[in-house]
Amino acid sequence: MNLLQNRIVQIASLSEESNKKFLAAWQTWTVTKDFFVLKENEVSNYLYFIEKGIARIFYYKNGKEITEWIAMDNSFFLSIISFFERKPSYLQIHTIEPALIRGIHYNDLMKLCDEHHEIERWLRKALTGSLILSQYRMDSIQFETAQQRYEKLLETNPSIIQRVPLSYIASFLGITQETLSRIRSSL
Amino acid sequence: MNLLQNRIVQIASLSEESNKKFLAAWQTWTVTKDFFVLKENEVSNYLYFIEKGIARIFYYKNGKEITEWIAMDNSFFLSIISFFERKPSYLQIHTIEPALIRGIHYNDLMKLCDEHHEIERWLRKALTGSLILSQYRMDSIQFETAQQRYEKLLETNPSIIQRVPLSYIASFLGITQETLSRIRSSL
DNA sequence: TAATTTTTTTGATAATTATCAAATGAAAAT
DNA sequence: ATTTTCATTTGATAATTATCAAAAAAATTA
Repeated sequence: MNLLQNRIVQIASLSEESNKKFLAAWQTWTVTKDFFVLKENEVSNYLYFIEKGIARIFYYKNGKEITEWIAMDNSFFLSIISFFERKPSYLQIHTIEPALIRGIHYNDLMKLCDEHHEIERWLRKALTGSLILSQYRMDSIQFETAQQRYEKLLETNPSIIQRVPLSYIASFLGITQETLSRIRSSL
Repeated sequence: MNLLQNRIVQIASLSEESNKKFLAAWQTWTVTKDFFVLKENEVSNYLYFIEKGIARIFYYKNGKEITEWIAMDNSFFLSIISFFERKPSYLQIHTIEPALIRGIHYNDLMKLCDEHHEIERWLRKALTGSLILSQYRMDSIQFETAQQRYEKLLETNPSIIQRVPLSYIASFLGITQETLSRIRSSL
């Protein structure tokens, strides 16, 4: 059972040849907790996939740490702007659990996209999915109360509460940890 | 001078053949003010480009009208979810000025993507750009005050104030029109 | 286990924005 | 030009969440 393979074909099926070449381009890292997958001001060279563990994508805004995304459970993650625009990342990525991470280098992905129309299509579909997610998230941030956002998170991802510190979850939801603590105690 | 052509090659250059075929697939509508480009519950069949005039993308949330986007000045717009997932749109699109709109049908775009790797790549790059924009907008909604968001809008798009009613701008910024009115009078 | 550090909770207050209601101003229609 | 309609502003109040400070609880280390 190859978890990455499964998720890849969920986005778009590939011919045997493309699939083989695509998979072969991914490397694997087994890392400890608190490992920095991406440091500030580095150009992000990889599109990542997390097979096991949790990675947190965060940045500093007015001296405060903002958690932009929490990646777990066989999902892709990346620093979109740095990866695609090839510029230093204001985002950082670090693990908050020991993790098994896979990654494909920008150059390899671009080469595969050039050589295999199917892989280009795969990436196009993956980006379409991200964009749709991003729309829903924007709507949620703009029009739902903190409590609604928290309850939704609990529904879609109950294990996150056990595995991720409150302060990160609060920041990801766009509220302070004090507010999240109060929401919790009121439920 | 072809405005659509210009914007297309800004996203990614195309060979002469692809370019010709791509351009030929776009149709043109000349519409009055208050024309519904897309009505609720229709499946959105077109990726649009506005050459002249203004279109507003909006939806209803708890009985209230929310302006999600204001398209003007040679930009692309679409109902992302409906167009790509082929399902009825909760978004509506209508013009708030007489407009010259161009559009390419979903089937034609997909066919061109299949037949021309270059056009697939073009779409992938266009989506990458949208996703980056979407990230910046999310950050802005989550961490800037209403006043900061308004001032930024004034900077990047000063003419919007003259051409778009306050209530739409307010909704687009994620605030009520009363709040925007007060921000305005305080500047 | 006790001491230390980190995380979470609680309390008081302030800032921002929403909501509801009404008044004013501007544009369109008769 | 007057009426009607629509858009914007102003006022008073309420809701939500942030901020700052401190206490309590939990986890880690000695």
